[in-house]
Amino acid sequence: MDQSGTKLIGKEDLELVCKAPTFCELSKDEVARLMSNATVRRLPRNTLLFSQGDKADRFFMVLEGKVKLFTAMENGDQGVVEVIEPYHTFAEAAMFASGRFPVNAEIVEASRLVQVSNEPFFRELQENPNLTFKILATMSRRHRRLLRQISELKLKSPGQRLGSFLLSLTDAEEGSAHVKLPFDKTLIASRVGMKPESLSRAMARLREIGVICQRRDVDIADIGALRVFCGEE
Amino acid sequence: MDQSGTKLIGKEDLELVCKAPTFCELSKDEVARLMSNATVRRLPRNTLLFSQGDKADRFFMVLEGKVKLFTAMENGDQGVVEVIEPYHTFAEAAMFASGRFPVNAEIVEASRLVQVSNEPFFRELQENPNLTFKILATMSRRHRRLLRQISELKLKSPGQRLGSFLLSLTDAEEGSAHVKLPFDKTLIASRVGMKPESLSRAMARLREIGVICQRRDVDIADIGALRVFCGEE
DNA sequence: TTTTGTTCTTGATCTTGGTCAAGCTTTCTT
DNA sequence: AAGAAAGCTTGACCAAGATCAAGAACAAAA
Repeated sequence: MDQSGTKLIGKEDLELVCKAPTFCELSKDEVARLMSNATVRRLPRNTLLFSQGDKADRFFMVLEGKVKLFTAMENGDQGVVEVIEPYHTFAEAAMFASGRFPVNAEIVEASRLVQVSNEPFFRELQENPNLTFKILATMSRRHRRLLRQISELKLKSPGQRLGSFLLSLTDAEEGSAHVKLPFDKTLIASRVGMKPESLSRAMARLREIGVICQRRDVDIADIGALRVFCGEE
Repeated sequence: MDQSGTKLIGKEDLELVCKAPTFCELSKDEVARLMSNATVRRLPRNTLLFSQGDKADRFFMVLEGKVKLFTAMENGDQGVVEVIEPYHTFAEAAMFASGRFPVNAEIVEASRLVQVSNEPFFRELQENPNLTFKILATMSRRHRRLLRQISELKLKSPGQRLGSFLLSLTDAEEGSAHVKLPFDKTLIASRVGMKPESLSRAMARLREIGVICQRRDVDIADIGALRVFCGEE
């Protein structure tokens, strides 16, 4: 694996790590110990960070950029399971069972990642119930997201899933809203489980209920109407 | 919640618990402590064990029978996420994040369940890194299963998913095989993400590649052929 | 056995997502 | 600015799942 652009984590980045949901509530000392030999890597777009089956002897946290986790078929089709955004950790779970990554990871947007090795991590875990509970909580939240995704895949149409995805981008509960698509349409298509062509058509169909998409800008005229369309509430 | 048929866990059942993947490697003492106020409940088919959103202050292990975890829509449609079989624990993850169950649980086949409350569990977790690692490993394995399920839902057709499901029922790697469906077709349909009618048709289509299903017995003439059909290898 | 109810299959029709192919836009190179 | 490449949309066609409705096979109960 390419090591250029890799250096030990600095003070400023350590501060950032402390604020991540997985590590907040830990003392600065504890985080520092955990991160004693952690490195920060700058990686350009399209870099393959790891492959399914690789030895999982480390985990990551995104400082800047975006990383997609996906599985692939021989024919090149990809199923994107998750897109990790800044301040979130990923691949912690892999270290506990088989010790192999269950998915591939690729940089979607030029990123800075913190890479933490397993030894200091396990060491700290042994004697710090506080950290343990944070990790359990983080895994549990991710677990919940995956469950939600499975039930959407089984119970909703691709069109409805696209709608739900759009809804997840805004905090607004009713009325109108404007959202910006967080990544390109090909990636969104894979994320909600369809082909790019189908995404186009689904988007066109949404226009009838007041969802207008131009480029990466989406206007939702009536959130309630979209909710109904998606089978929510 | 109905408490009839509930009693403290007995010696024989404690032995069974010790053999479960989540708890093996723990000493008998540790398990006994963990299970100090655990109860065993006998529940008939169709019982709703808990609902999505209920307070998650306990978790379960199946001794006998089967439990399905599912989400439901207003119209009654169900998406079965997992079917838990004997010697497996479930709902541990829910206790760590929101403290609410993220899915519903219903008894599919008359069951005996061990129910463990959270307090002795958390207490033991605080001071027993061994147990902690077992729990992390269990959650990690489940995590992996969910990831696999998501990628199948996104990358394979319902027909291929049915094939993969059948393949998962046998250890055989090649040649022919005979498997018994573990639960009724309606449940299988929901598990692989389709309607019962579609399952019938998908099953009929599989006949062309040597998969014959009568009642709950399935004969697979050529595992390799089925694998190819499913897009595996 | 007969009855009742559930589970499973089949048929007809409709919708919609996949596929292949072409055209269009935007962005990046040079 | 020109050209190339990538991203996005459209159209035509096909395959297959959903739906509605009816019927067959099986199991449980009387």
